Amino acid sequence: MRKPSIKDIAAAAGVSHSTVSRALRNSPLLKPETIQRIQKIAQEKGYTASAVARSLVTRRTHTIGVVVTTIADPFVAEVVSGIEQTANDHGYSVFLANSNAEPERELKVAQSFAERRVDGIIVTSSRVGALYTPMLSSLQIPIVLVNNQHPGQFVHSVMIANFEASRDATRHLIQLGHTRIAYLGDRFGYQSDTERFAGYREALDCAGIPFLPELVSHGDGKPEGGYEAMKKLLTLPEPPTAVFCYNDMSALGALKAIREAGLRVPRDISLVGFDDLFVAEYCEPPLTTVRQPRRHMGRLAAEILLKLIQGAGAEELIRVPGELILRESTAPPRSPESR
Amino acid sequence: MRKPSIKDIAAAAGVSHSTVSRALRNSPLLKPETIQRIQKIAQEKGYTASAVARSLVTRRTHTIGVVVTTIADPFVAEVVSGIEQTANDHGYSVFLANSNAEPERELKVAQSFAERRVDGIIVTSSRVGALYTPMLSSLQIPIVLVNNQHPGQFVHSVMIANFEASRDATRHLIQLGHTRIAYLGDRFGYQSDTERFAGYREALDCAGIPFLPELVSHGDGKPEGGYEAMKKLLTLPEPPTAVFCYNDMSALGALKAIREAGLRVPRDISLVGFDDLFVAEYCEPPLTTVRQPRRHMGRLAAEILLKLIQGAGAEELIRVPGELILRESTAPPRSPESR
DNA sequence: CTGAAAGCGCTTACAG
DNA sequence: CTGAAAGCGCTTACAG
Repeated sequence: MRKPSIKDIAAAAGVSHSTVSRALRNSPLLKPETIQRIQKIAQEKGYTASAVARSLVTRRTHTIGVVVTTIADPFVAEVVSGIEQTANDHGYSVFLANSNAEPERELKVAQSFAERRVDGIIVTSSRVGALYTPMLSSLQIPIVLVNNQHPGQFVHSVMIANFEASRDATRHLIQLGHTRIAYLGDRFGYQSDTERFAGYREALDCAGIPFLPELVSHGDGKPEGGYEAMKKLLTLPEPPTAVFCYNDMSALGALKAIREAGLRVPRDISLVGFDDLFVAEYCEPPLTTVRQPRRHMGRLAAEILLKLIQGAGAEELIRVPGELILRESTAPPRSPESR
Repeated sequence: MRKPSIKDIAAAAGVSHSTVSRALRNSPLLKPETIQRIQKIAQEKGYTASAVARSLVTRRTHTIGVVVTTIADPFVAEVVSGIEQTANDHGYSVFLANSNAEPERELKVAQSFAERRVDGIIVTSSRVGALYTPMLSSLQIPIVLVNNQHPGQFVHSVMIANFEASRDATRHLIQLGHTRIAYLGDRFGYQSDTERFAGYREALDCAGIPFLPELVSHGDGKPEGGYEAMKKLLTLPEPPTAVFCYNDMSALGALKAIREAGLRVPRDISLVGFDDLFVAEYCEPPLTTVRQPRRHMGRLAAEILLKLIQGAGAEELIRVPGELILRESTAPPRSPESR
């Protein structure tokens, strides 16, 4: 049996389909009894209004598109969970699409969102490729970015306060007594790397600790790159006593390199990460790191987007503070004589 | 400026909108020149066909709904990534919805998928609540389950081969020389726990090792529960020399309990997990575990669903083999005299 | 090869 | 308070 349409309900109720439409939306134009009666019939027939037909006339799909590099990234998944939450709370459904950072896929995604007439788009943790940017903006619908890596022409975004968080994380190491503090960064020149590096420098400056270029090493944001970058730092005549890592993934690789060198964290080297991934709590030792309130950031992004969709103004850039989570990978440096 | 419709293109090209529709779909009825000409104009005007209008007439949305407990679960996220991949490859978009295991939210999700006229639904790693089940099936559209925890009336599902994988994992411990092997399970009575336990028993039976009920302890599938369950096993007069855990999360908790008891893995106790979460590779020691090909399972589920949508038949139950990943949490038991 | 017409399932001015 | 009509943007038999 076909799904009942508004006409079937109208026939069953002996009214016009306009009246059924009004009854289902609780129009104040109808008298309560009529509404009751029609709704009851609709329910009995298992009627569910078609959002597609409604969208066609209202020109609103109550749908948002979320593009991510890959939902398999736990960071991204939590942001999306926040987005979906508030979207759903407001009656919006979310289309999820993975770009896999492949240009042709990004194209397909933008195309499909355009065809589906999504009311707005959120892009999470993307580099937002050169090609991609104009394509998305040509869609002429509101777009909000979360932790975007290139300051493009997009207006609205939610970002972690990289500078402040990194400064605080580095300051934590300084307060423990470290002075030879390395920065293990990301080599791709992302905005977040630049900002985190700036926060690191700021903390050194404030403490009057000279910045030493040899204490900067670059990974790829993944364990493998962190591993290599750390190995390089370990070959220094005088290796650092503490390392502030661009992210937890890099820190994981650094941890491995330190372990393989026969050294221990935090006894020989203190380590701080960034992100507070699940694994940070369960590696050995548990990692001191900066927590990004991912779900919250997703919620904020969705709230901004919904405002924009409603035609209201919204904050252009929200900086969300990170939180330094102290665990067991940081400790005072060993005094020179105890080495 | 409003988005151009098929009529705007028709006017610009001096043809009827029917012809435009045909041109855009490369109908063999039109002569190639016409198609070319119209497509060029459409492109210039930045025309994008409306999927919502099309869906209304074709009665197909080329959309699938994916319900998950929470996308923040890395396991789920990878399955979804596989689903999205193949859906997208076939021109389908995916609606993502989190149920958070809350009945009222499950209801809303089912309702919204019904309104949006999704062509099919995939439910991942859900308990599929009592209420939920009839609701979903009343939708009268194809549904595929991935690792569902209750054998319901749903016909199509993709599941990991729990029995075989657990048997092999336990056999690995036996081959290392263990005989006092514990099973650290999940107390909620999920199908996967039952099956994994059965695999464990099978391995013991095959090896002629008597099953000892005191070597079974139940957690909650999370680190906290694994921690408590392991502590109980450690109070035994003669604790196990190896533990097969229901999943990696439980193993993480067990690891902590063992460490706190002043014992070491694998020297004092060998540990095997299940799932091969990312963290399994980076905890200390790296965890021997059963890998579930999550992305692959997502892809399979999507393929089955697409077949069903096309009206074709499909396998009712696919069992996907797990893969034992040997890392550093398992070793032969210490000989009694060396204790 | 192309157009006019009908229709998908709704919403919403416009009448009455 | 309710209905008839128009229309959202497409697809697709039916004619010609």
